[in-house]
Amino acid sequence: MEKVFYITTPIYYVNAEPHLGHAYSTVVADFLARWHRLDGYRTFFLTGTDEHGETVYRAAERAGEDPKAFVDRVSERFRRAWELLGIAYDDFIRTTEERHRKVVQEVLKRVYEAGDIYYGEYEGLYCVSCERFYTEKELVDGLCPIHARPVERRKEGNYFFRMEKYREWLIDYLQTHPDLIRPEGYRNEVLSMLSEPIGDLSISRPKARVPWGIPLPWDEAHVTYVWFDALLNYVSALGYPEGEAFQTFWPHAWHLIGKDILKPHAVFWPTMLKAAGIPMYRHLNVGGFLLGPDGRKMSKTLGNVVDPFTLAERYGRDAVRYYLLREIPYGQDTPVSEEALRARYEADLADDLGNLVQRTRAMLFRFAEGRIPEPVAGEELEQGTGLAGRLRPLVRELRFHVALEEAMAYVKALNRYINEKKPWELHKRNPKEAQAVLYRVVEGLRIASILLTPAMPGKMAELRRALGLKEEVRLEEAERWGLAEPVPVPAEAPVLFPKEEKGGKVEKEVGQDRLIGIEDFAKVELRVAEVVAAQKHPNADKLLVLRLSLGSEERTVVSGIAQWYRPEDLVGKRVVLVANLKPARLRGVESQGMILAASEGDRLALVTVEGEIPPGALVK
RNA sequence: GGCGGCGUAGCUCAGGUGGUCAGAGCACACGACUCAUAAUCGUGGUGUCGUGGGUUCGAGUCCCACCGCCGCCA
Repeated sequence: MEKVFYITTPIYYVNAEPHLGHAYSTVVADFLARWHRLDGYRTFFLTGTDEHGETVYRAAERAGEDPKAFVDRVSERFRRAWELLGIAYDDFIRTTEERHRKVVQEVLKRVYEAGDIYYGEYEGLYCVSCERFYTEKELVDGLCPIHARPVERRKEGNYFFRMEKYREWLIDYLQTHPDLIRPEGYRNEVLSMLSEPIGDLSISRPKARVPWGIPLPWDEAHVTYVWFDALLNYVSALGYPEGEAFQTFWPHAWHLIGKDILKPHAVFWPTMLKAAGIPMYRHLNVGGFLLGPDGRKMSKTLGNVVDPFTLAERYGRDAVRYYLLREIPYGQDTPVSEEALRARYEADLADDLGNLVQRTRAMLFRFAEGRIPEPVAGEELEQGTGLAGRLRPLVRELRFHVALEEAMAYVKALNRYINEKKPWELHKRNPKEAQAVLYRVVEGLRIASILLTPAMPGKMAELRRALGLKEEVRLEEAERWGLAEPVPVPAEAPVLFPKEEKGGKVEKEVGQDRLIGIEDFAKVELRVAEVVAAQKHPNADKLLVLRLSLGSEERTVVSGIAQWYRPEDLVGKRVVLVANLKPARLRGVESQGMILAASEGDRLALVTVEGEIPPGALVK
């Protein structure tokens, strides 16, 4: 049986710039696509942009642009974003393309002619941003529950899709296909939605109000509702109905979505497919939200937005990809932060993997004349050939973070193996055996690099190059021992995952302009902290080690105030802490922030707060 | 209000169908080593597995109630 894989991301709505949420689902899709290609699947990876609808139309108006020019511009931003993250999609579809419009109209016609679309009137409260009507009860304080903005009372002639008619069928389908929607929690949610009438779906908008959309084939005065339009991208891109790609790939479709668009994909889309006589997709995979470092939903007003493109610039695209895949259990809401990424980068990539490559190369030059030694059996490292088999099901079950953990555990085993065998000693008594050890390590690295290729395609190719290994690989080559050939190792190879020099980068030149904006000041998080304990620094005369309470947490802070304050006098004082300062090690003790003090000449005084204010309070 | 989910070491998390399941990584401490990106390797945890009951010879693992957080629906 031929192995086939079709993976889709949501097509992203072009009313906003690409952000981390978009990046995450796209990275996951790219990982899955690369994994399956590596494993010999005929693979098709689709992403794109969703460009119709009232929200886009208004956004273009606001930008003073023609809608088409507007969507061209924003869509291009997404393309470039994916380039930055090394996304290798097979097709990028835009709903404003002719190939898509034709399919939407074709499907509409079919469903209309089958009698599943009828004309009706609708009156209700409408939120422009959501592109949907709300009932009175759904409103919060009379405002849209999502956008918290006023709704409008509207009465419209619409065409409706007989969605309710397919409800029983869908329930039955979900029951006979328990793995259709994953993780399971979301399946239950859908079943609960379906336990009550879902009603029919309004699928048109009057053209007079929303000119930006695909006209209904039988009534030019209406355009297609944006969801009905957008969902069809998954088949239009494959050339539905006659396209060879459609025949090949559609039965193997895996959709990747965020939980915010569960209903359209789990209810609208299956019933649409059924009505149009198109077979069901294979899996709907639902991802969670990425939260800010504080565990709260990212938002510009909270200032806790993590930007994937800045991170990619700073740490490299592959590091960002690795971090997202390694750290986030798919389907769960997970906080992300630059700190966590940096920790992964340094511990996993630089210290474990990158350094392993480095020491292996160094030893190849010292103990093996700069060549890959002759192949030998692998001893315990030969177990690495079983990893691909272990990882396959994990990947198919969307447990990427476990799969990557397993692969990295093998990298650790390679480091351990070197330490145990000590080639630098071994080569003195038995050069042949030292080379055998090095061969095994190279083989281990070859295997690990293959397993990690879907997550870090660029870096893993670089790794193989650095060791004189073949750059192009297949997954099955990770299941065989002894494929590395005795060739010279390249004399030069850049450090795979460089770490910043100790002490950080040279400080940027202070500009001529000493004035700062409020946004500069806002970067500093000042909080009231109470000293709960204080003692002399064990290794320094001028330093004190303070234990500070912020109410909900405690911090250790090292402060150079020993000449002015005795530890016992500090306890109970409320001081001002720079709470988001990068931790630093001072004479062996980690300081998690700094406290403020004023000084003049040889005098110094701590900044304290006047009046009763609890520890943790923000100072601004 | 109805229905789902989650709550395991300081932190992040693994733990199909109940019996080495009380674990890993990070962080921290000490030690080893020098091939290596101050890297690597080893050793170190008495955690009420949210709380209280129950089923069982035996329960993070099943059942009930409760607490806390979250989601969907109303």
